[in-house]
Amino acid sequence: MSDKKGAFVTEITPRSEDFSRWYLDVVRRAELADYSPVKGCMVIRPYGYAIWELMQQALDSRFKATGHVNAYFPLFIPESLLRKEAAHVEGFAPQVAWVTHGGSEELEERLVVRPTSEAIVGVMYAKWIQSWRDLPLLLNQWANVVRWEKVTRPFLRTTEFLWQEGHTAHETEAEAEEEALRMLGVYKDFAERELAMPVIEGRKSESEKFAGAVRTYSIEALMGDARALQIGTSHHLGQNFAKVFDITFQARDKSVQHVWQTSWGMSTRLIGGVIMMHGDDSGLILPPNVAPYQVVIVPIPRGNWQETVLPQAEAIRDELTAACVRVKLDARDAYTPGWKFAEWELRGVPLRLEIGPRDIEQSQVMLVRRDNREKAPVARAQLAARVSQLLREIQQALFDRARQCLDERTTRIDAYDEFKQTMEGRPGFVVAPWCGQTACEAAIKADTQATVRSLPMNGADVTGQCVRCDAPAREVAYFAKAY
RNA sequence: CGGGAUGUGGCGCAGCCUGGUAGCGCACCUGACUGGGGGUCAGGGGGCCGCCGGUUCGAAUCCGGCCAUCCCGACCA
Repeated sequence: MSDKKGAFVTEITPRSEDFSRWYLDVVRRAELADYSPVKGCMVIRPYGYAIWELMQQALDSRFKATGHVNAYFPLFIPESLLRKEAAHVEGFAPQVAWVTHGGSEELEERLVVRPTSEAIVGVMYAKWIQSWRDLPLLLNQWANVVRWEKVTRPFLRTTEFLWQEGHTAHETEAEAEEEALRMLGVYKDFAERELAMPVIEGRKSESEKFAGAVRTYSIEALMGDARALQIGTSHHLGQNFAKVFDITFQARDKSVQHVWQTSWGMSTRLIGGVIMMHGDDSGLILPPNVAPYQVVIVPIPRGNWQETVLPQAEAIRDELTAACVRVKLDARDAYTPGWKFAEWELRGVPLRLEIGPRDIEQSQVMLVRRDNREKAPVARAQLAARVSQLLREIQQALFDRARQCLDERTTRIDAYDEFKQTMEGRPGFVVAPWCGQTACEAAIKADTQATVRSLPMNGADVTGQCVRCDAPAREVAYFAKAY
């Protein structure tokens, strides 16, 4: 690998050359995940799982702060329960895994491995809820689910994946609606602040709605290849599940009513989103807030460096750790500094700290940013403060860069010819007036592969006609080609 | 699930057409010299050639089936 490919040599397919291959190369070469012997199922490796744990912590604290508590429901759901809600079963039955035998004995009733937990939650909520005083019931669970997908990709779509699913029950429709929107807001805040991922929030069209929901809201992000990725959903379930699972309560006015419910989820797909949103030709770029290592220390070995440089590097590691920075000291003697630079860039560490004899002489270290590769000396005395500051700056810079990219790739179009022409390339989001009819959406998809990703809630007043048909426009829609 | 492609040490590939001792680069191990952008030299280890079956004296190579992965479509967090 000593041939000249420019200053930054890489063993992965350049992102600019083949986005899909680049993505798969990064996932494996950065040791985020690996294929398993089971079709469509990946192993999340320690480095990838550490990212997930950081995401979990950031989400979980937000759930707790909004009054939710965690619980755990069973993996198996009896077939009859899944079948209770008609739209729900229709949506999920084609992609569930069935358990037909226990040991060698055939089961009297087949079980499904949960594709989502509304059904089992519904049964339990019916037992637990009696009175308006039991409401609202605000639960979340961290779990795995299984959906028998036909086409899979690591993190973005796998047969089994990890997620959180919130399930809440409320006295009134208004409260359920408020909850669904509140959690959408939590997701948006999490994505933007922790993942440096600007998102479009809005309602889903009828055809993209969750099976069994009254309304589905989502946040959508634009990836590095200008395709949209749904990274979180929040559903207002109305009384659909309450009616089939008989979840009732006695209200303040003594009447017996069905509860109003919501559910909402984010999954390990987020990791795929972070990869595709921020990465570059050299590999992964992790936002500091979800980086397992925020700083990697590379000691520059010279002479008896283990006695001279290494103790300094260890002291810096301890100092930064004490300042609540996640630090990795790469003291391996078998690799050269240049090799380590490339390696940790590939793995997306936001900040690199170099320390060698020259630095020690001058009581300084070198800091190099992953996002823009700026390199600057920092006095030892200011180190901890400067590192914290730089990590914040990198987090913000990644968001700003992504925001700018999103803005540049969001186009307003009113004429269908122009719409079709634009969609032939990689336009990102195309914002257009839309009649709201499912048939029209299907026609647009057939013509352009683009679908309605999001219908902003408080969009401007719409006038004129649908971008495709003669019907009057009902709303402004965000169209995109999606993952 | 349809169309296409690919499976050979950890990774990337050659060998297959024309059957006869399994190769290359990188990575890995040991040692020495090195070290501020993927070091050099010397020595070394590792492969049921995706799986099952068939043809053959003999199969990585020919034939059939299956599985997995990738790309393009139809379905989805």
